[in-house]
Amino acid sequence: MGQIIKNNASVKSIATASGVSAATVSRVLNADPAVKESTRILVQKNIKKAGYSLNRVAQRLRTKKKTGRLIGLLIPDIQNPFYVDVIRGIEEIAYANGSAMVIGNFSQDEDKERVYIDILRAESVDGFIVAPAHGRDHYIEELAMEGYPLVCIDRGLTNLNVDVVTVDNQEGAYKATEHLIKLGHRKIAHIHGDKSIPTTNERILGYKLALQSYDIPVNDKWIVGMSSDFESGKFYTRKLMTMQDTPTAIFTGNNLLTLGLLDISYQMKIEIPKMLALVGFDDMYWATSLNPPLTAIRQSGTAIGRRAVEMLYRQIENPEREPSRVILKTELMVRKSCGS
Amino acid sequence: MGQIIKNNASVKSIATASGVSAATVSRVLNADPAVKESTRILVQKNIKKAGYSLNRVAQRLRTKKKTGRLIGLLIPDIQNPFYVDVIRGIEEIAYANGSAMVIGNFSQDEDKERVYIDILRAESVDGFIVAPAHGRDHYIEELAMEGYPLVCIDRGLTNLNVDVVTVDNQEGAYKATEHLIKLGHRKIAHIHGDKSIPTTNERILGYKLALQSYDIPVNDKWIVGMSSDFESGKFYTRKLMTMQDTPTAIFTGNNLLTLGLLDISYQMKIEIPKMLALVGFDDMYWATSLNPPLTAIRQSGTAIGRRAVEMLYRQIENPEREPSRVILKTELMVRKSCGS
DNA sequence: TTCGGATTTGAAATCGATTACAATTTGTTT
DNA sequence: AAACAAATTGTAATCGATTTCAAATCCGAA
Repeated sequence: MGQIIKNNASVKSIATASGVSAATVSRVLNADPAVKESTRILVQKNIKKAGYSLNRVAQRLRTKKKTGRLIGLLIPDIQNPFYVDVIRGIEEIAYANGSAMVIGNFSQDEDKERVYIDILRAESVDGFIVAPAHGRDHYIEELAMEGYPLVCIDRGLTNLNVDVVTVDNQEGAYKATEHLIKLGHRKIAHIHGDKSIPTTNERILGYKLALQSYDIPVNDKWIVGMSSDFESGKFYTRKLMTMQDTPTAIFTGNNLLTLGLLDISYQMKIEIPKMLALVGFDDMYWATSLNPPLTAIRQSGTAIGRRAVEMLYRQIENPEREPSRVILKTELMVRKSCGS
Repeated sequence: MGQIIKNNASVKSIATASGVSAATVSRVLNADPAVKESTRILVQKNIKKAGYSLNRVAQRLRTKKKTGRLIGLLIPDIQNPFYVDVIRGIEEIAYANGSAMVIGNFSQDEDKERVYIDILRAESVDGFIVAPAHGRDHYIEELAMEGYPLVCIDRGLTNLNVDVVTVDNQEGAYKATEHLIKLGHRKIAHIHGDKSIPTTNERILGYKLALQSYDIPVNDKWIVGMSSDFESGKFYTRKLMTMQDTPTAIFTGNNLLTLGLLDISYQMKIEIPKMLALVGFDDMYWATSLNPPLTAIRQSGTAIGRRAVEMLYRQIENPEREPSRVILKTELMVRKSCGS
């Protein structure tokens, strides 16, 4: 107990056990075709026998070119179910390729984001998947300009052409709003998130466009919001529902805002959808567990995540490729919270 | 564009720039008191000037003793909000100490768990925080016996004395059941999770004990469950509520089961709490957004996570310490889903 | 049998830090 | 001023893999 029984197998030990040089063992490990069949088999046998497993740290130190075995993730808020889905999607593909991921959760705090970038860099991650704090994030721009493999998710960079995976936020917001309009609502409010986040503005735009398309005047009093969290959802719901002129429907800008709304609506005894119709941006796998089941704009976090890693791998393999922008579609999940 | 502008500062370059040896620079980096004040200042100036930042990969390769800078996490299910809270708690303390974390989400799949252990090992993480797939997880036992720093969360190991942070599951389940009993229920069912997970059995036991304390016969027909997920919650809720003799209250064994129940209860038009009282194990920060707000046994994932990292650090500092077992209390959050 | 090219293999440097040990400098004491 | 201890610093090996370049081996053709 307590003593260290280290597995001491190394390239060198395998080499001597096999009567070859370390170089040859390394070649076998990397499936170099220049190795003679018979020695390859011999070495592989010894690798198995010794229970050897490669030391990724040594490998990463030595190897210049990125291998994609360690992926750095920069996530604005791990408590947000959407990002959990993203992480899940990334993990799925990463695992299938033998990659591990280091996660930095920066809580939409730019300083923390920087610290994490420095840390992940110091860990020599092979590439980054980032949801930038905002569109002109200088630290992340630097990363990209250095040629560090990088894929942005959810949000892009304003000044730089990088690989991006997002969703058509504007269209999603449009569909949400349009759905409410078609149900007969004209007094539709929008609770939006942090305006420094690009998606927020795209969603606001989609909301406005929908109203305009149907000749409904945009009422600025009904466009409210500050930050993208639960508390903000509560605060602005209360604010909206205590106005003299209350809306009959609300489109919430993300899942946390939606949940905040739900909390307050219960407290205020506002029945949904009878007294207030609701469509939220972001779906959750348990959205049907809400009462009534939530009508929502679904953006598949897992799909975004999967796509992002794939792009990262491609970028690592071929650094010269032009950056591309993948825009996934959203889907309106009609359930009960809007009176369907 | 595309070219690699690497920041080439290294211990050696700082050394030559400062006119000292690499050893001295390393000493400054590690705050070795043996360095003369004046040279320390000089070196630090050059470090700043060159924008140098330490390469953790090289450091980890060279250094025998664990530094705690890279923590490996093995999580059974990242989609489960409870584990997200745990991760958040870990991250909070880890970040404050400049540590990064590598996450392996093994989906309660033992093979996947093994693969991740191998990967994290190959990455030479300084320690593990693990929620073992089950109590006699051989691979994790090995880790512990090798003296690898390790803290178990949520679940311990049956055969081995290791650092553990859990919650008093039995007591929690007891409180949940007792609450329902005190509200007048006698027909109380329990939907439990995967029985290979120790916590599941502790919670079943607590449930039974509560019934027995109040002289209510335990009805095995009302103790149902298979796995710990959403679908299982749906399946067994339907099963319970279509029996000839349906329960008037259900205690669900975890949050996913609770959400599954909620989904089906809406579908079956079972009003909560009027027709069915509900208390769930696991609270969520958005439990008040459910309609009605969920009465739940709260176990603080963040507290567990925080405590776990702290124990890991302690273990790394002092490997000889006897393992200890921390059992946190649960709290009954009385809200509306049980008729309060 | 010998030569030239293709196949295989090995020696040694390298990635960037740490550290044991030795060497040097400094300061104190007689 | 000599002698010795304490305070600083440097040299060189090391962690475990990869990679360049050269050396050794093999093969068929002349």
